[in-house]
Order: sequence, then C-alpha cells, then structure tokens
Amino acid sequence: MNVRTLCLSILHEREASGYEIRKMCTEGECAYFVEASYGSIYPALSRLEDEGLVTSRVEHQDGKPSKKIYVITEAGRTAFVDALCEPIGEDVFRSPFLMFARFAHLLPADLIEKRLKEQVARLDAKLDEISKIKAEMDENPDGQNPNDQWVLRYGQNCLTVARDELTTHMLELIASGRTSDAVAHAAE
Amino acid sequence: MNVRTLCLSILHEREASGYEIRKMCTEGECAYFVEASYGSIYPALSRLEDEGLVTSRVEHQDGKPSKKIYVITEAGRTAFVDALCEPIGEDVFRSPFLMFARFAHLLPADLIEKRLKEQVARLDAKLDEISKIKAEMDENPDGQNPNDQWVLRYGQNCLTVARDELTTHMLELIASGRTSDAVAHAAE
DNA sequence: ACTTGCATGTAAGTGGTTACATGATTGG
DNA sequence: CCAATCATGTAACCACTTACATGCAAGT
Repeated sequence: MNVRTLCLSILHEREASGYEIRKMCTEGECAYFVEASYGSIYPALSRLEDEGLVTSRVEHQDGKPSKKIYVITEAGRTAFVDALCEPIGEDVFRSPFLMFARFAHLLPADLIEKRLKEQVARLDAKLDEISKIKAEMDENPDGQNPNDQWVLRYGQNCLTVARDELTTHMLELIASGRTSDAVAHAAE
Repeated sequence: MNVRTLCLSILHEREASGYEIRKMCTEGECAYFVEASYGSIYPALSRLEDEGLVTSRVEHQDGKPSKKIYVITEAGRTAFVDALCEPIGEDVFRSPFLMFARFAHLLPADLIEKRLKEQVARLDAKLDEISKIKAEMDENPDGQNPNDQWVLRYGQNCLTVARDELTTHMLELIASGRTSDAVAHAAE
C-alpha cells in the first residue's frame, strides 16, 4: 500500500488537493488503516501527473492560499483497477503496545496501569472517530462508496475486541508488575 | 519498535545468534506483531556490541557453520527497561486487504471471492501458528515469560474476530462486485 | 543434481518521515 | 500577539528490505 496507490484510490472517488488527501488519511474514512505525510503525498502526486494518471488545475481562493486540485484520468482509473487486481499484500500489524505488555513484569505496577489506561483511551478515541464517520455517512448517504460501511464495521469490531480484551485482562498484567517496594529494592 | 529494541528484548530472555533472532521474529512467539530481516538484525547487533549493550562469543559447530552468540550485558538490560518506560508508540495497522475491500465493487465478483478466501486462509494460518505456540508452551512451562500467554490470547482474539467478520460478511462484498457480464460489457 | 537449512554479512535501493521554508488569514 | 488552519513544496535523514556474496552439509 504505497502512497501512490493511496492517492489514486482517493482521487478515484473525488478530485482533491494534496492537502485534502492528507486530511482524509489522518481524519477520513480510512484513517485507521492507512497514513501518509505531506512529504510523501506531494511527490507522489507530481509523479502521477508526469505519468499521465492524474491532471491538475490551480484554484484561486480569496482569503486562503490557492490550491492545486488533482483529477484522475482514464489511464489513472485503469491503473488503479489493475493495481487492485494484483495479489493482496500482507496486512502489517506492528505493535509497540504488545512489546510493552510482553515485558510488563519488568516494570513497576503503577506505570503498567498508566500505560494500559492510555492504550484504552487510544482505542476509544479511534472507536469514537469511526462512530463519527458512520454518523456523518448516515446523515448524507448520497452516492458514496458502497463498501465503506463494510470496512468501517470491520475496523469497529476489531478495535472493540482489542478494547474489551484490554479492560477485562488489565489486572493480570498489572499484577505481574513490580511493587514499589521491589522497585526501591532493585534501585539499591 | 525498532530492530535494536527488538534484539534487546529477545536477548533479555535468552542468548541467541542473529540467525536465531530472525527465526524467532518470523516463527516465534511474537511473530504476529513484529518482524525483521537479516539486513536489519546483523547491523543492529554489531551496533549494540559497539555500545556495550551486548557481548558476543563465536561457537564452532561441526557439520554446520559457526555461529556468533550474543549475550545481553547489565547495561543492555538497563537500556531495555529504560526503553520500555518511554511512552508507548502508536500501534501500526496498514491493511492492503481493507483497501481492496473498500474498492471491491470495481472488480469482478469471482476475483473478490478468490481474494477473500485467500485472506481467510491467511488469518487461519496465523491462528494455527498461535495455537501451536500455545501448545508448545503448555508442554514445557519451564521458567518462561509470564506475559506471553496474555499477548498470545490478545492476538488470538483479535485475529478471530477478523476471521469471523470476514466469513459472515463475505457475501456482501462479493455481491457488490461486477458480474462477468458487466465486466465483458465494460471491456468493449 | 538440486534444493533446503544453517550461518554471516554487505551494498544498493526503497519508501517513507521530519523538519524546514514560506505566507496569508482567522480566532482566541 | 500568538496559535492554528489553509496550502505547497523540498531536502535531509532514517529504518528497513532486497538482493547479492559465500560456503558447507544433509536430505530428496
């Protein structure tokens, strides 16, 4: 899932500027399974333009800086569908949290508790975001991507079990941690 | 979760060679949430040695090439615990599969079905691996990491919902796809 | 004869991120 | 007055992957 294909996927649905694409990645409907920074989006877009997969036009706005709006071409649509037909790459799940959990017993119990609560909060925040997007989609269901609901529900369910796992089994991890006595002792 | 910390985490539990560390990442108990290649492990280990966080000894074997076994030092253990105390980085979930699902309606129904089955198979394979590791741990429960069970269950539950989501809602995605008639029509 | 597994390592390439440079406008 | 939002872009850097180089032994 390179940024190039990501841009094509967004432009497949609507025209957009680099700035808008970035926003969609961090806040939009697919925020929880893709991400990209300006430093990768802008070069990707100009490369796509060189290859004729998108075209651009500059739109002047008053009060705001002008923006460069990219539109996908027929060649771009074809290239995107071709990319989708390729075998699907492996999903990547890299979890600093699980690394922490695996070695929690080395740390003081109160730190473990703090980190676990932070993790729950993070999952809740993501779940809230998905709910918000779902609500928005219910409000104006005009000609939108038919599978967005499907993807959103998938994410919601995965995040929900993760959250539930965490809350119901928190205490076990905390209990594995060091008491403040043991930590003080180790420090001697 | 850089490879450096990954190496420290493994060496914290047992001494190992670069080759063995690689195997643990691809097959071992944490295979489903970390990964690393030789090209990153070997340089990381020699850098760790330069910094005095690990030491190494060469072990000659007959019939097999000699191996360089790395052992963590006290400084290494401290550095690792210090790293664990840092705020936990965000979990990364990059999903080419969800990108595919989101745009499945652009593709022929039979291709969608094929890809979905592949994805189920992949999830099943990962679940099998976890079960196998769990079984191994039940067989010889000698002084092993107390939180491995916790992490394994977490992964198992997350993968299981993903699998169940997929199997129960497969047909919706397939139905959104193009019939072979429509595809033939589009090709004209 | 060929592949697989064991074992170490390097060099080139990739696919990004972070930080910087720039600048106008709005809101607190 | 400062921060944030809108908006584009580049350059330096980073962490990692892929492919290559090497070699021996056991299994198929």
